Order: sequence, then C-alpha cells, then structure tokens
Amino acid sequence: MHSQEELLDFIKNGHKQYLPHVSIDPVIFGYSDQKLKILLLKWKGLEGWGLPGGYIKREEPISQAANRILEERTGLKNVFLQQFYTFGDSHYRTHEQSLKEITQEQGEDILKGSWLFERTLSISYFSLVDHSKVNVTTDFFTYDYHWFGIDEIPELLFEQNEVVDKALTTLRLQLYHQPIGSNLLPEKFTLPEIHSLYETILDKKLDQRNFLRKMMTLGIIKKLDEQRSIGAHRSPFLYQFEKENYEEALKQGIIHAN
Amino acid sequence: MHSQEELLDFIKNGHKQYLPHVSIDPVIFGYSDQKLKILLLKWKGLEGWGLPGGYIKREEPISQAANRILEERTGLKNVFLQQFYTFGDSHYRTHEQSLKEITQEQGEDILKGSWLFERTLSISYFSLVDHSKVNVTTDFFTYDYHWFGIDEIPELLFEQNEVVDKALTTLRLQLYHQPIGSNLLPEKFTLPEIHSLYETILDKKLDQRNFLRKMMTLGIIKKLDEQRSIGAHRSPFLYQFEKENYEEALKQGIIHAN
DNA sequence: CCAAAAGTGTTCTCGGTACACCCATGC
DNA sequence: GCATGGGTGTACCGAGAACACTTTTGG
Repeated sequence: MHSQEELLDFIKNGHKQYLPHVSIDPVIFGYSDQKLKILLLKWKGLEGWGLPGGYIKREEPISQAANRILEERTGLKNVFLQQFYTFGDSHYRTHEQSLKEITQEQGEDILKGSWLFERTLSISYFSLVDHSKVNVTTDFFTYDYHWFGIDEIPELLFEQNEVVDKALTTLRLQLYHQPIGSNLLPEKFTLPEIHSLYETILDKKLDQRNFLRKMMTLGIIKKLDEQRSIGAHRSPFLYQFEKENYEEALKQGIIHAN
Repeated sequence: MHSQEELLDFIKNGHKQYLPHVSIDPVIFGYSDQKLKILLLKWKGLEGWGLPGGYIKREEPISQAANRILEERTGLKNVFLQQFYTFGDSHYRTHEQSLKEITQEQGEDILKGSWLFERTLSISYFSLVDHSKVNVTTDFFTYDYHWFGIDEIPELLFEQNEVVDKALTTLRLQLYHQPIGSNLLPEKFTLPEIHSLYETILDKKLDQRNFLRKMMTLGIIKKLDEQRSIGAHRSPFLYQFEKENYEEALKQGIIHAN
C-alpha cells in the first residue's frame, strides 16, 4: 500500500510536513451485533493494539486534520467527530522496536533521532460511524484491524486505555444531547433497534415506554409511515432522526457541544 | 525581572527545554466587586491583551505544566484548574513584532527561525482563584496585567476571544457540578455573597429561597454557627463549602470532571 | 422608627420512573 | 392457536420555578 521509500521519507522528513509532538487519535465507535465496538489497529513490531491516529499538517486546522485522519482510516466523510480531551502524561507514541520492524532494519541510521520518537501529546476525538460503511485502511505502522466490543478491549499501547475510557464516559454523558444515534444506525431504523442501542451504550435497561416518550418529547426522532417486515412477528414501524431539531437546539444552546 | 541574556537564550534555545508547537493558556477567573473577572496580560510590541500562557517542558506531564504555569503567573498552588479544549485553528502565538520590541532589535539574527514563530496549538485550561491572593508576575513577552470584567473583555491577540468564550460556557455548565464557588470565595462566606456570585456567573437572577434549597439538597455548603456583623443591617450567617461531599460525589461519578 | 438587608414556606408544573397487558405476524 | 416480539397508558414522586412577607440591625 505504501512504498518503502515513502515510509523512509516519512520517518526522516515527516516533521517538515507535519507538526511534531502532537497527534490526533480518534476513538471510532461502531455498532453491530447488538454491541458497541471500537476500531483498533494492530501495530507492527510491538504486536499490540492501539487507536488509529495521525499527525497534523503544518498549515492545517486541527478539526480538518481530525476529519482527514478519520477519512484516511475509514473512508468516511462528514460523520460525527468531536474533540474531548488532550492527553499528555504518557510520553511516547512510537517505539523504536516498531520502526525497526517496519523498516526491516534497512534504515538504521535514519531511525536515529527521528521525530517519531519524540514525546507526543494526543489530542483525542471520538467519532460515531455506521459500521457497515467503514472501509479500513491501515497506515505505515499497522497491518491489521479489528472491531472490539467495549467490554473486551485489550490492554492498549501508549496508555490509550485511559483515552478509550474517557471517550466512553463522554459518549454516555452526551447521549441525550447530541445526535449520537444518527451516526451509529442506518437512516431508517425501528424503535427496538434504537432502544437496544441506547441500552448498550449506557449498559443498563431502559423502560420501553419511557424511552419512546423521551425520544418524542426531545423531538429527536419521528415515526414514519413505513413498517419493516421481520418474519414471524409483528412488523415494527420505522423511525428517522429529526436533524433539524438537533441543529435548532444546538443554535439555541440547549445542547452543549462541549 | 528576566535578564536580557536569559531572554535571548529562550528565543534561541527554548525548544530544547520546551515542546514547540504547543502552549498551555489558562483562563484565570477571579471575583471581586461583584464582578467575574479574568486575568489578561499586555504584550510588548503588539500592545494588545492576551491570556497568560507558557510552554510544556520536554519531560513534564501536561497537568503539571498547567499548574506550574499558573503558579508562575499568580503565585498560587493547588487551585481549581481544568482542561477544557485544545484550540488549533489560529496559527501563530508569538509575532515577530513583539520579539523585535523586547529584544530591542539587538538579536535580529536570533529571531530568524526562532521556534517561537512556529504554529502553536493552545491547550486551554480554566482556573478559579481567590482574586485577593493573586500576585501577578509577567513573563518575557508581557509587561502589564489587568483583571477585566467578563463583559468588558477587549479584542484579544491570537484569536483568544474564542478561548475565553468557551471557558465561560464551560464554567457555567459545570457550576452546579464542580466546587466552583469554593475557589472564588474566601473560606467562610455569607449566603448573599455566594448567591450573588452565582448570579454573576450565570448572568441572571436566581430566586433566593430556591437557591438556598438547591445548595442544601446538593449538600454543597453548610451553615455555621457564626454570623458576620455588617453594620446597620441584620447580621448574615456564615457558610462553608462541604468539600467531602464533592469528593464523594466525584468518586461516585455523580459529578463528571469532564 | 425607619431604612436596608437577611431570612423563610407553599403551590404548581413538569420530567423521570415504575409498572402490565394487548396486538400483529408467520408458522 | 401459539410463540415471539412490537406497541401502548397511567399513577406517583421529586426537582425546579414562581411568588411576598417578616425579622434583624444600626443609626
């Protein structure tokens, strides 16, 4: 996918194109099989899992960088993406071991003093994506990916478990104040589907009737005139998100985008 | 305060000690004369106002850096300090004009390519301090300071008005979920004092009776057996914050420290 | 006794929660 | 007709909001 020359150039000269010491690491949430999952990449050399990530171009606004990085890894544009914290207590992002592996020892001298070994702060975003539309592309440092259920996250590289934890906390906190379902579900969905999504995210049971009432009074979703046939059972109605209501609420400051 | 040699060394070699491209800029709130104020510093050369700020040492965790920077400017330790956002759409933090002024044109060649001219992301914190305990020390770039009421903030350098706005929004959002009064008021205070503080922060009237009830049910403050004599009027009772309740609530996750 | 500030209760509304039965569908 | 999952209403409780009079104090 990437040529060896490109890689060596990145290691040696990347800091001319990108800001050193800062990375953007999105926690990408998806939803499938009734589970909330996050996308992790497997690192070469270190043989551990970590968040997708990338660097900010020298002249690029960070929100744009975040969107670019997300698109590079998933192919997705215009999805929910929100900054939630900047972590800067763990020191290194890249490890020598990893670079040695991927350069296959060829560029030994290049590695010395590479900008990639320097301390890197992590500006963290979380994103919500339709799992089925994601097309994962690994980067220089990684060679595999996997969607992990949030209750089966392994120990991550670079102390990123803290990042994931905080992303989850933030997600839960904003569940009723941001159009969070609308990026995790297909455009049209049934009530049981969104109900189950919310239960999964919050990790607790929600009363069906109260849930519906809340969604309706918040004006978040609207009932459509269509039903879906699900075989041997009563056909559920389909619903859609009411994006205008969110936008209106955001404008009025009812919803705080942090 | 700072010698000229130190300054020139900082301009030339600061990046060996500090991380370039990242600064920490605390929005420092104080409260006096019934007004919520923030501390701004006046820049040399640019003749404009900006937030206090500083850089992160190469091996220093960022929370520690934030506390250090706050202490360097105000002399205060162990005060409320919370990260709220990282800004990275505006490009420059230092301007050549400013450096020329402070070096008095002596170090012209030093200025060329200084790390200080490079793009800098701003990791922003907000802090709450007891205005009367602050002892402001300016830094290399600044020569004056002033506490501005939040309704009289001038146009700031480096597009920092956005930072201040977001700090205020966050402060308001967390008013009932963080021990926000306890760092802005003296240890013992009267009900009218804290009431007025909350009205000032939220910029709206709060009913006296409802306010007291809320504070008490939240368990935030407790009534003492002392009164203060205020001259020709009824003597108000003194209150104290209940720190244990905050800490308990924080532990239980009732309060979200973002 | 008067001016100025402190202190104190009740009512209403609304959002949150608890709770159980009937309906539609395909086999 | 039955198994499975979908859909619906009511009653209670607690938090928030509205609202006005009495008490204390020093001059």
